[in-house]
Amino acid sequence: MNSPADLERTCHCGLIKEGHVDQTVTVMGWVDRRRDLGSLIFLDLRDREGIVQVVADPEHAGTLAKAKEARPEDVLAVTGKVVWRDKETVNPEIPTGRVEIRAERIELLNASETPPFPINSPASASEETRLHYRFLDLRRERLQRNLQLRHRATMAIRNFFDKEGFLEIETPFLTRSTPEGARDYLVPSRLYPGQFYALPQSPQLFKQLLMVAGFDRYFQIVRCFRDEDLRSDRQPEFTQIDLEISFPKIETIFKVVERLLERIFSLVEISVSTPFPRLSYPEAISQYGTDRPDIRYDLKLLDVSAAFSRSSFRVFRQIMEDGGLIKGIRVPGRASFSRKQLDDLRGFVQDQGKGADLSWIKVTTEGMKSSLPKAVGEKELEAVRGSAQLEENDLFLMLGGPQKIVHLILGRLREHLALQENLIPEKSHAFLWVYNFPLLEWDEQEKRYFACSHPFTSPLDEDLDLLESDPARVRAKSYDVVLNGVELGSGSIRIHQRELQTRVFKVLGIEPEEAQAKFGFLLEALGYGAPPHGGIALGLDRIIMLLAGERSLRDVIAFPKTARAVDLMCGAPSTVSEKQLKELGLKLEK
RNA sequence: GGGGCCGUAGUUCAGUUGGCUAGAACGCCGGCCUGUCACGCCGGAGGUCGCGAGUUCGAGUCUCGUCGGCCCCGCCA
Repeated sequence: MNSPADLERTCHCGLIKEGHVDQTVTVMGWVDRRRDLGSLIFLDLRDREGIVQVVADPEHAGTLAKAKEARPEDVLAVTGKVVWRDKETVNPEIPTGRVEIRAERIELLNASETPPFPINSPASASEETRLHYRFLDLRRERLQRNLQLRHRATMAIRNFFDKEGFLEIETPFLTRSTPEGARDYLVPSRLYPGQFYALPQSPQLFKQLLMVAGFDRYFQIVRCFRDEDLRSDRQPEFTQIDLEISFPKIETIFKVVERLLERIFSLVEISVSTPFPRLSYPEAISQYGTDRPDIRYDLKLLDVSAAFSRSSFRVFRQIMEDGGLIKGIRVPGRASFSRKQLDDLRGFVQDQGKGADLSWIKVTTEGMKSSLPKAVGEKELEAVRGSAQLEENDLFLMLGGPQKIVHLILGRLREHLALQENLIPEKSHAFLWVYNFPLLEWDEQEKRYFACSHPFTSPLDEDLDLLESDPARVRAKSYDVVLNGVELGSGSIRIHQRELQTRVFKVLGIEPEEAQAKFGFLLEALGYGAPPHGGIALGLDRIIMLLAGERSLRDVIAFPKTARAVDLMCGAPSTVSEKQLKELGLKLEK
């Protein structure tokens, strides 16, 4: 059933316009629907641009019989004249609805099996079925739209960077495994049995070396690989918009990224106001309990420790003696919450583990009520009311404990409340920068410091003196760009001096010999006139997901993997032959 | 690694306290129909109840295991 040689497509189905009226056209596409009225058959023919109605009637010999045979998802070629529809039969639902094609010839190019789920309806099949028949799911309008949007976005991105003087330069996928960071995907080497390439978690070091090489401004739309457990917003391979700039001020990078995001979001008619607000890491944590706050709504975390400094409530007093604090969230107008609602919130907090317990205060017309023990007097409640600026009908939800836990859990409670109480304004887009993350974090299990970002992040100049004496207090020249509580990208000014890089390695417990073995090429490069440089990497899939209004990365990636990293369509991963293993010098256990 | 939800015609689902010869809608197949557009009307086919054990006179339903999908925690420099 090859395409008849004399037929050539002259127009996409979805692009047939009033201007085609009286012209003879040939369209090729999939049967979306057949409406068989006996001696008159309507076929909706679909391609990526949309749908056009084809009419088969007895006046054109053969078309009726061909149309009768047509089944959903058959591929047809239709030649005919474009004609106006009668006024009464115009379909205002589709862009081509004022015209139709009166078929003179219909050819079946390829028949289709009955599809496992309807292509022409958004009614969903299970994710499992959709992924198994991904080629059919992709044929549906939603994914067609998402991937077309993705194309337009990547085109806009490349255009943007070109105009801004960036060069797109490719970096290797077969590279070397480096310590720290996520688990690597490994590729065994055939020529060097027992040795492995690693797929890049990001092109971090290569782009730094491109700066050393003098390329000055680099970008790449590049695949990255991380062998970690997945989420709806995490795939094992994902795409970054990666960029690096020589001689930058932090402002330089912020401005480029703001302009870029402004450009990308303009594709879906979202206007982005720049510059983005900025929060330092400590501000973000203390006000929102997270390093990627959703600032579309308020519900800030308020410190009311002072109100309990001499409390008769022993639990709170003890918390403060242990160096902890008491913080809470003012929920306006929710003093009306029932016992059940409050218990549910308490349950939510308890479900987070960590042994935290939620207390509440209500400001009602009959005075203050609270879940705190009776021993906590009116005076203390008034003190809370004062420091949290509670108003009548407000509910105040409180948590005491070590700083880290209070912030973590109240941060989650804040998000939970916003969702539950519908406090998130629709169609608002709250971008922000979070900056000055800690450089290092102490790992209690491994008894050593880890880089919060990566080991090439530069410390703040004014904190350099603390690097050896009090590493945990050293802040980094790092920054994240956040949208609606989603981390879109993360970057930093890098270390460009060999001495400092060696010092940081040392603090991380990477001794000079190991540093030389694993990062020798970087240290060497830094010794040959590396320019100051910095950059950022943005998650392209996540950006597209937000642009498209989707909740899962799977809906903006053509061939995604399941939550357990399986490709249900092609069946990856799979076993390989004994011969392949042997060539690689590999032997499987058991 | 841990927790939660789910798995029944092609698809989406229903299936009471264990009694089922397992239903519905859509889809599919056949017939009728010249202005439909979710066309309509008439008829029909279609099931290893994810898989495997167990309890029971009897299991879609209860128990255990297992496989798969989704969500979350840990993890993701």
